[in-house]
Amino acid sequence: MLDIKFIRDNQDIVKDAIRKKFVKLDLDGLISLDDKRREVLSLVENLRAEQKTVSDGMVSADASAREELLAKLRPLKENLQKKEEELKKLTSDWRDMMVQVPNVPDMTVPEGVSDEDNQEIRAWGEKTQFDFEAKDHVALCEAHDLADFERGAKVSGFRGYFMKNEGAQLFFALWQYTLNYFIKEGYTPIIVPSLVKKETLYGTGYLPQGEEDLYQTQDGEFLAGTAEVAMMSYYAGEILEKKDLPKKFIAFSPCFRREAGAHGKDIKGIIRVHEFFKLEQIILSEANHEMSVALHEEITKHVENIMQALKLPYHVVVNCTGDLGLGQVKKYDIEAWMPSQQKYRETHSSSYFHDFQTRRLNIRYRDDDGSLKYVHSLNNTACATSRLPASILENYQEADGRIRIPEVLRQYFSTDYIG
RNA sequence: GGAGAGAUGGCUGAGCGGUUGAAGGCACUGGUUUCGAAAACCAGCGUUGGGGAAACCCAACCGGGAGUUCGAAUCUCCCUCUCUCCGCCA
Repeated sequence: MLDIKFIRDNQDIVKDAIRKKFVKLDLDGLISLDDKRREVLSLVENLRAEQKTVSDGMVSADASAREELLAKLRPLKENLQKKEEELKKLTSDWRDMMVQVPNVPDMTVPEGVSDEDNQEIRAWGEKTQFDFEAKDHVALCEAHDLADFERGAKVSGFRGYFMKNEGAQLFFALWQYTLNYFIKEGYTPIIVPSLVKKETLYGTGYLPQGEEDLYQTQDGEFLAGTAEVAMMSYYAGEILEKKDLPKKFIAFSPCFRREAGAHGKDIKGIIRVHEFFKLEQIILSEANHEMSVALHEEITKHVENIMQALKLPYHVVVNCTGDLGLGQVKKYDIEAWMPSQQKYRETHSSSYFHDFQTRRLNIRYRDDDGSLKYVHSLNNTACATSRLPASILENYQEADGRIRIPEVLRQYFSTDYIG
């Protein structure tokens, strides 16, 4: 959520953001609603002040004076109640609109409509080429009994899967390797809930817009699609110490996604599934744009370090305005090379939000001048199993059908090859 | 699942219908003292919204929501969460 003062003072900038992010929102309507809200608010406050003053006189008044005061108060109260009702409605409508106002994209973000317009900013590694007929990760999983998709569908339904044997080991190896990397970098490891209350999803900006992609329980909780949701809500309503910032977490959780808008896409394998596991980087920092930018580059670099250690060809794209989430200021996607598709596929997503999330979640810190400020937030994937293992399987296959295990992961296996 | 107790400022903890935004303590900030620090003493110290050039003024906030009342931290109802005991259980 943006500050209404900022919105009022920078209507052109916000309108531009609405246009660039393809958000449907009538900003002029919001401004005039805010005008009305302020007007009624001030009316209510004046009425309350009057009531308070008269009411204070009751303490020292005798019986007849009391009657007189009461006669004065009755119509006042009636009027106040009417205005309060009006204010309540206005405030509720105002809030509904406020949560739809998008954050403003950074100047360096290219304008565009969809992921087609994202721009590559750097690429690393040679795109893997084979002098034999290469298999996709689905065929490789089947060939070596690394996953069971048929029984996955039988037990769990469409997009269900079981990971088995070295397939299962590969997941654990990646988690362990990634976790160790981030612990060395000073991140706090943490396992967070996926079953969350809806306030957490409003706070992180996944509601109200993203409801159709979320699973909901019969008790009203939701299953989060990322550890970011629970992790960001961890400090909701709290005031942090500036000396403790930035706070860096490496958070693990199962992730659930309905993939409601993705029918027919990636229908086989583990590229697009309803349930997977993810280690996520989450950072809370002081409210400083330069620091957010520096940390954004840092969380992106961490992923690149890991991709390079795994020797996986990848590139980094800067997402265009149309491919940004409501709260995101700037986002990089890190995409791994998928030989079977002869293209890069998103494996990580690195973004920063300024105080968009923390304003909703009310996470603040006391600055040196004594004032309270909303912290800045950032997050990036650290390791998403299943997409990362799929990429490893494809890139590491050999002519004889075996799959080599990346050097840095061999410490977690008893062999160097699958098959 | 059953029974009970509770939720107050950055923390702790009083208040249980009327100048209470809220005693006391801790923490914090400034000062006195000191070569410096600690201790002691003095003073200050909530957040949010609105108005104002400013001094300052007004309103809201004692887990959340509704109600009673001229007036609610204080009374009533609902919800959430925490704790204790019993039951069940990975």
